[in-house]
Parts: sequence; structure tokens; C-alpha cells
Amino acid sequence: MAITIKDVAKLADVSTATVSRVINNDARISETTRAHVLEVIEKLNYKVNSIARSLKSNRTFTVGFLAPEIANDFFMTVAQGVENSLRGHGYNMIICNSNESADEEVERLELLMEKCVDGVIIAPSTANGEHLKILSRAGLPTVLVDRLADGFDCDAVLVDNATGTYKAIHHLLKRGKSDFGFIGGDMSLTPFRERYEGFTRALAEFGIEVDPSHVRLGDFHVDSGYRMMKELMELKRPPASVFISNYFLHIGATRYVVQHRNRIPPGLFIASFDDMELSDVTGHPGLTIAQPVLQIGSRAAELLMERIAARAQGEESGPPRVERLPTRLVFHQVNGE
Amino acid sequence: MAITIKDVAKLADVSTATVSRVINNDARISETTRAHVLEVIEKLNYKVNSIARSLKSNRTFTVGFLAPEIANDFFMTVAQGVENSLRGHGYNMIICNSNESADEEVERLELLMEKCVDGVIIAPSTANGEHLKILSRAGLPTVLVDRLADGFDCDAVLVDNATGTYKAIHHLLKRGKSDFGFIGGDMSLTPFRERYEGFTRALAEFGIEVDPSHVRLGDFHVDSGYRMMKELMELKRPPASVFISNYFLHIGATRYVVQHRNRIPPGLFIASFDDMELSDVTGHPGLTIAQPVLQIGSRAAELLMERIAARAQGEESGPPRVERLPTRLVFHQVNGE
DNA sequence: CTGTTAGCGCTTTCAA
DNA sequence: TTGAAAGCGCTAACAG
Repeated sequence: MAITIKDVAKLADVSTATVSRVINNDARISETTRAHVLEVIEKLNYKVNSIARSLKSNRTFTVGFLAPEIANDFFMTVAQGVENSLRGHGYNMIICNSNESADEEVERLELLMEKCVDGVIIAPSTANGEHLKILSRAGLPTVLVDRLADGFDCDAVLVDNATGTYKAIHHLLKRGKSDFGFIGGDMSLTPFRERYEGFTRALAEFGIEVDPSHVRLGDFHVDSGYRMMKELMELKRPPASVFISNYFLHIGATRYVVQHRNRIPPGLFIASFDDMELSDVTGHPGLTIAQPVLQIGSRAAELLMERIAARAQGEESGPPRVERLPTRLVFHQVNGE
Repeated sequence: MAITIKDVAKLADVSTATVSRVINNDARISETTRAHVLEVIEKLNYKVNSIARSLKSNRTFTVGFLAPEIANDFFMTVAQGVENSLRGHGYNMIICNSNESADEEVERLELLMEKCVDGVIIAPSTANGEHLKILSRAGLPTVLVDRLADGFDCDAVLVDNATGTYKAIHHLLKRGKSDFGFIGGDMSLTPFRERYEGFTRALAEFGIEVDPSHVRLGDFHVDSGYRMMKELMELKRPPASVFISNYFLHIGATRYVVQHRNRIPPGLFIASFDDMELSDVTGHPGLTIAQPVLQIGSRAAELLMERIAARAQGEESGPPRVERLPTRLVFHQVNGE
């Protein structure tokens, strides 16, 4: 059995209360006692049992992070941002995976609640957020990242998807690019819907209507990107430029392109949401829209910290705040082109 | 305050012990009582407090997963494998980040111990494992993944790095490739050292000595890959083929190649350890050595489960087991070349 | 089959 | 400044 506060108390010949005070840096304790107790703690290699502490204090200093996919650079970079900011507050993070399923999302949330996390950061797996209401019912502070959830109103941090896309396409149209294809994800999800909005808005401003045969929608994974690019390129009159709605679609689409270079119209221009490792190595010039991924996480953590602090103080919680972070255009050149 | 077992007991007009038995599926309880209690639980929306449960039972059914980097596809895919296998055992996972620092590694491990995890899976951040001994001292079941740690003997799951590399290079030499450059990572870490061994062994078998001017070592990140490829390509007599020791170095090296296509010797052949999303989209034919990444995680979880079960039963723990999973060669063609 | 009770390790009044 | 003691929510003897 591990060393407990009792062992320390006995050896130091003080009460457990005193040891507890030393551990918690309580001011009203004599320097000599403190030093003595610390010495014993050191000697016994005592470590607090945060389980017992939490049971008493009803706080765990732990927040849950729930993402639809765990082996996903985007979400894990967000998680990194969350952690960066959490550490400064003495908080830790439990990462869970909802596997893009609302059911599993609920399962994981119940787990997190069982573990008595002080708050939760979620990238929702579905557009509908009814099932998230268990959180508000439990009064658990929550912040959404990347996506909003219909019917579930709470703090959120995401980027300005529409404006980011709009600016990119607008820029390209001004530079003479035209005849755009669109590769999109699940349109029920905030990011994909908004990116499509930005896309059409930019075209509209140039008096261009979206050609429906040049629009492909699917899920947002690599294979879909491949398939949709294939479909576009196999058209009798393929688009001369393509906008791709996220990183994974971009990978898939690029895979198609590099494997079928001879069948690709020369000068095909690719613009894509998200700028990550890959964006530079395709050997294909293009434009990407970079999200401040780390900041999404760290801002979400800050908002959550505020909510948790307010709740601990028994304060009334204010209205939901939705923060939109700006995106940034990144131009990828090849061989100085 | 949340609903507790007491509230349920009161409303159901039974003792807390009975409620506890219902929750834990204790057999010796009448169907009527069980049904009644479950109804009340439902009605009150009661959720067990696993904090209290753990305090009592001294088990958390939680394991820690500690990786040197959290926004890293490789480690997070391992984590995914761990989770896949854990769920079947009713276990959960806390993911922590050691930031490639032994100090932070210790910090996080102490956190995990504070949280009373039942076991730990670690991808060590450094070659030296002295600091990991806090785990064995605490008797905490531990499994290493991807790398071994000097001075810390315990279960581990990793791939056969040397053989994998050997086979790849051997294959290429047989196919007439030659004049290999080597881009490596931190040679104090198991994987990089072993990959180098495999590399030299294959060359030696063909009577070729490694040309030291064609060997570059650094850390294992994207930027290093870029830099080392640059150095090799700027040599008066650059290598005709290059072996790259991991995925991130591969990305960096490829970035250099695509940005400087005109300065790259035609027909430059690239072989690389790790096969991931990007390996297909570089537009560069090549050979990669794929690790069974998910399996590394799931095997590690299985080994850990065994250790935990043994410990819970008070059994003697056997000697450390090091499992080596096989790698697989993947050929990347472009345009049917 | 069910209830009583002690106690997991810690914090926190209340008293001294 | 320190200690005694109650209790956080749950489980597990033990008794009935």
C-alpha cells in the first residue's frame, strides 16, 4: 500500500491536519513544523492521493477534451493548445475519442462526468447537439471548438470559415483564376457549410454562379478527397481550379493528382482550407487557408478556466460567447514559380 | 450538489449497500429490488462518482499514456490502438505529453500516479530511463512503446527496426539502386540506432562501406529533414538514393526536394521508415517501411492489462517481455512507373 | 436477499 | 499554530 498522509503524520509526530496544511501551503503553520514535515515527506517519498483530495474538495483540476478522432493532426494540435494554456492554471487534461459518433460522444461524456472533470472541451462529432445537453443539465462548464452544435448553446472557439474562404477565392479570382470546382465535406457541419458560403459569396461578387456539376460533397476524409477529385478530373470539362474544404480531403485529392499527373489539365490550381505539414510537399503550387490551430485550443482553455472559476465562486454564468479567430492565406510556390 | 447513492437509497427506500449492489451487478439481489432501484436511478439521473469508488477500491480502471509529442500522428495512432484494446477491458486512458523532456516526463508521471492510474504506457522521451524507475519503485505496471529506455527494464512493444531497414535496403541494392545517403535521427534512441544498423548491415552484405560524408544525423523533426536533405543535395557528388529514418524527416526532406526539383539529380530514389498519409502524395516514387502502428498500441495495452490483472490478484510479476512486431515494405509508384 | 457499519485518504471546521 | 473529529461517496465485511 502506498504512503498516506497518516504515515507522514505519525513519523513527523504531528496530526494529519498539519500535514495537510503543509501540503496545501496553508500560511498559519510554523516554519519549523513545515520544514520538519517536508523533510519527512521527502524521506517517505510521499505523494498526495488526488483521488481522496478530489472526493473531499469536489474539484479535480482536470478537464476533458473530446474529439471525433484522436489520430488527427488538427484535433491533436488543438489539444496541444489546450494543454499549453491549462498547465499555467495547474490543470490537466483527459483526452477522449468520440469516433465521430454521437453515441460514443455521450458515453465518453458520461465517463468524464463520472471522473468528475471540472469542465469539458469538445469538438462535436455531429451537427446536432441535443445529446450534449446532459452537460448543461449537470451544470458542467463546456467550450466547443472547431464546430458549433445545433440546439446546444455554449461558449465556442472557431475560425471565421466563411471570410477565410471568401478572401482566398476572391484573391484568386482577381488574379485571373476561374472555373472553380469545389470539394466539400459534410454540409451539416459548421466549418464545411461556412466554407461553402464563403466560396459562393466570392464567386457571386464576380458575377459567377456555381456550376453544380463542379461541386462534390462527401465526408471529410482522405478517401473522399481522392474520389471527389477523381470525379472532377474525369468530367468532360474538368474545372481549371479546385477549392478543397479541408486538410484530409486535400491529401486525398493530391494523392489522385500525383498518381494521375498525365490526366490532369496542366496548370490545375488547388486552393485548400487548412495549412499543415503536407501543404508544402505536394510539389503543386497552391493557396491554403491556415487556421491558428494552437490558439483555438488555448483560447478554448482560457474560456473554460473562466467558467470554472466563476462556478467555483458560485457566480452566475454569463451568456455564451462565440469567438471567431481569423485565418491567414499561405501561398505555396514551387521552384520559385 | 450532484445526486449520490444516498439520494437513490432514500427515494428507493433501501440501503446504500443495496444501491451499490445494483450498480455493481451483484448477483444476490432480488429482481424486484433491482428493477425498482434502477428505476429510481433513471429517474434521478444518478451517475456513480468514480472518484469515491476508486478511493475505496484503490483501482481507477484508467491507464496513462505518455508520449513525447501529442500533435504527432505516429504517437496518436499508437494511442488509438491502445484505446481500441482498452475499451474491451472497460478501461480508459489519460493522454499526457512529455514534450520530449525527461523532466516533464517525470512531472507527468507523478501526475498520473497522483491520479492513481492502474498502469502506464510510455513512449520514452530520452534514451536514458533512470528517471522512469519511480514507476517500478511504486510498483506501477508499465509498458514502453516504440523505444526502449536504458536502465529501465520492463515490458515493451516495438518494431523490428533493424530487420525492416535491412530488408528495404537489401531489396533496393538487388534492384540496382546504389550510392545511398542516410538521413538519421537521434542515435541515442532505439529506433534510429537500430535503423542505422539495418542500413549498414545491408550495405555490408553487398560489400559496400558507408560513406561518412553521405550520413547526416540530427533530431527527428521536419526541419531537420529539410536541412539534412539540403546538405546532401548540395554536395559536389550527391548520393543517388537516400534512406530517411522516419516520417517527419521524410516530410522535411521531401519539402526540400519539391522546392528544388531542378537542383535534384534526376532519378533520386528515396526510401523511408514509416508509411503514413503523406507517403503517397509526394509525387516521388519510393519505398517506405510501414509499421503496424495501431497494433503497437493494442499489443501494449494487452500486455499492460495482463500486468494489471496479475497485480490485482497479488501474483508475482514475471520477467519483462519485449515484443518486436514486423514491418512491411510499401512501394510507391507514380503514373505507373 | 438486505441492512449496518467501518473506512478508503484527504480536507476542514471547531476547539484548544 | 496545532489537533480532534466529521465527512466527501462509495464498497465490503458481517450480521441478520
